[in-house]
Amino acid sequence: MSAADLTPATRTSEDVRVANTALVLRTLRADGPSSRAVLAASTGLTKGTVGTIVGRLSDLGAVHEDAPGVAQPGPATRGRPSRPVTLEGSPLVGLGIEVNVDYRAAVALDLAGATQLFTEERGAVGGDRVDVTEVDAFVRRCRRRLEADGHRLLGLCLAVPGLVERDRRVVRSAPNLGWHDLDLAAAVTGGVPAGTPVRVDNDANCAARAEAWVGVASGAEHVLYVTGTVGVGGGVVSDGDVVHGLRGFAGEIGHMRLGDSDERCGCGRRGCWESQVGLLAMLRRVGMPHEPDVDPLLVAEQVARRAAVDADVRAGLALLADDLARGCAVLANALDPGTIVLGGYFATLAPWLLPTVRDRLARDVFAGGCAVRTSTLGLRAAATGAAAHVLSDVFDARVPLPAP
Amino acid sequence: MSAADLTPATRTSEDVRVANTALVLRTLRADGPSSRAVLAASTGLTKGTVGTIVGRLSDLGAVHEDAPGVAQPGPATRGRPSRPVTLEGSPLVGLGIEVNVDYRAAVALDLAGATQLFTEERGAVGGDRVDVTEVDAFVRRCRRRLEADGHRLLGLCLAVPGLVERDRRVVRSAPNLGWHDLDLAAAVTGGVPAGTPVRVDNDANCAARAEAWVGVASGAEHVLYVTGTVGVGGGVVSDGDVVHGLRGFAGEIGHMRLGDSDERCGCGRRGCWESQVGLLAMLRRVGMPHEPDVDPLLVAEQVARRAAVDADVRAGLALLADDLARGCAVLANALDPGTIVLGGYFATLAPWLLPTVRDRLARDVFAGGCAVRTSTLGLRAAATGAAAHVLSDVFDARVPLPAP
DNA sequence: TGACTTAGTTCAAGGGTTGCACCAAACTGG
DNA sequence: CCAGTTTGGTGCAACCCTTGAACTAAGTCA
Repeated sequence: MSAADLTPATRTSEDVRVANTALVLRTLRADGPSSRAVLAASTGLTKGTVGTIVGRLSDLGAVHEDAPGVAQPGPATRGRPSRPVTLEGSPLVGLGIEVNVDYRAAVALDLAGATQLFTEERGAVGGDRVDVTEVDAFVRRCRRRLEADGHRLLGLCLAVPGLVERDRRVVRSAPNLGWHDLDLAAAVTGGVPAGTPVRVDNDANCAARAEAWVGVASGAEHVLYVTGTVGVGGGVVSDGDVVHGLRGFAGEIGHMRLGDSDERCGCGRRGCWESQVGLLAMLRRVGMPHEPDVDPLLVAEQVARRAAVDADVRAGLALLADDLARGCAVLANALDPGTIVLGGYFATLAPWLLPTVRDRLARDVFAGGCAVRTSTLGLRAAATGAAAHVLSDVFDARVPLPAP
Repeated sequence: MSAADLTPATRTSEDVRVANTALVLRTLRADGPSSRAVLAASTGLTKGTVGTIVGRLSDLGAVHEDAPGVAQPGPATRGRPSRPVTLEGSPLVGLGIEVNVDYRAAVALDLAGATQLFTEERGAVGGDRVDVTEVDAFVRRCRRRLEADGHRLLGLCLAVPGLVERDRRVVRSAPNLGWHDLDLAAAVTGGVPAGTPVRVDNDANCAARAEAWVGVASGAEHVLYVTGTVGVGGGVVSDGDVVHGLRGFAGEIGHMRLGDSDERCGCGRRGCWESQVGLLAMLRRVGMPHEPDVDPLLVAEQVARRAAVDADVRAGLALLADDLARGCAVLANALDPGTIVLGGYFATLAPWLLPTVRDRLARDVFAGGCAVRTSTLGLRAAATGAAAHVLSDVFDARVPLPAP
């Protein structure tokens, strides 16, 4: 029923193969190396089916079998020894690319979750608006590097700071990039092998997915991601999928009006959460000046250094933490995420924020609290999440593996 | 990946049939009566497949064909005339049952969305804790009535005021009913034909689904439902599915701490939204006494009558509306639902609440506002949503149609 | 009446899984 | 050392579902 379906609505027997192959892949990821017999038992498929599926995966290089004759450690087992199959994803990778005003990053994740590529480029391309052909060229460079290393593309996902249509292809509005109603997916499709799925998603949503996939909340099905930069953004992962909302605005938590403050926000409204916990509000609280054009994370590191020696700075951060916790608690009550991941400058200042946030969440969350973690993905969060988007499409059988 | 999967993980060719049959059903529901040829074109299936699927649906009584020879109105068409197929769901119904302390209700919805049964019983059964065998007996009575009328059960869903495990079968905690760790699904399975799917869900979540299925937000994929009784509850529908959260607490919006109020709440915390917009807070604002044991909706009707003639009451409701809107705006920013449905006593007092709520949402929601509707389902909302749960399982191919 | 057009059915072919028979490769016990 | 046992893995006929093309059905138009 989702408008973002990648596969056509009709089902054929090939979809059965795709779904069962994905099931085997999920099982291998969750349980680690397993023999065909164990796979058959834990998936519910017959031995014969597992045999053919593993055979195809092996042809693709997605799995490999341990050499025969290798004695297993542990107690002696009866019967013919098993030959475990291991998820060896490196030949197949999902490529995630973050596009920002003066920053582009690419991450390739293989099926086993390992990073096979990380590259970044700084500097603006194009004037008022980011040049799409430069993005296309970046995609082509990444593809060439991957193919030179023997990798094969499962799919491509682009993370952009803006609003994406429900078809996950068209950027409706990305003011920072100067893009409006731009079919970004079509613009870069030429740079990848024909048939490769190409998707576009919001950068904060991608970062949320990254945390739930390979980050500090790895494996969690329900995650709330809250990131602080100049603005405050977020992403909601529910049942393993990102919540987009009707128009793709879900996660615009920076403009929730929470307290009784009347502080003016950059968006023109008053009392937005962002005007209390955004970068500018933080600097005001700790009594430090705002220098535009300096990376928010560098600014936060300066503040962290000051906090280590200045009690007034720490007091300012404690007040900030209280407002941060207030918003997190509200969202935790509405969504019961189980885990909240703090990213952006919140992660940099975590030592001075976490205690207060945890205390207040334990007190104010109806479900009985909520784990709070700090992101370690840093700048590569969005690109990593975009790559994870590709992988989740494969593991959840929304996209088939390529033919051998 | 969801823990609530109803179907086994392995896929077979039968799943293909189930999925394509569901696709045909969805198309018939969305587009109305259509010929096989039109169905083939709009679903993407071949004519042959549509023929066999429609044949099976016809055997089940789920669809019927118009009598041949009935001339179609409109311009003369060339070629063999089509024989449109109509969704005639009445033989197949989903049964939803709400269980509350001194109230039980049942609703049966057929595939076409028509209500084929509504019945309610008042009065407590059991002492401190609601007697499960009485619930089972109620299920059996409903089943007998349905079968006597020639209906067949597609599935059963029970809505309870409490927390439900992720398996959608076990009630973890329903304090009002006196239930803890009760396998409610198992307790009533004996009352329905063998093989009938049985599920349990939270009542507010069910009500939210009812609004998105047959209520004022019918057809919406993204809905936020907010209901006011003594407490304040809610439900989030995203991409057509209810968001449950990690522990099933999603939607416990009554205990969000929004403003800077320190009002004590019944839950022991301070500043909860419920303590500002719950029934007791409303009565306080309009200067009317709280009489326990009177149905909140009756109380609200009294208030409505007073509001019509008393400006002070209207002023109190205006203040309430402001706080109601504040919470709705926060949630709309986080989830971008597109539509908010107000239920419970909020619906009763809608004439005095809606203008303020709409104004404030238009101002405070980043996505550019949010439609606000008032529920018309009243007491039968939860049971209707439970029945809709069964139907959505069929239309989304999570549950197969029975064999003829 | 006959050509044309559109609706619907029939049927061989192909892809996928199942379940069972069968082969393979170890250990156990005498 | 060799048969017996146990467990891992493959091969194959049967079954289910969709596809696509050929074919039948039932109207309109000239």
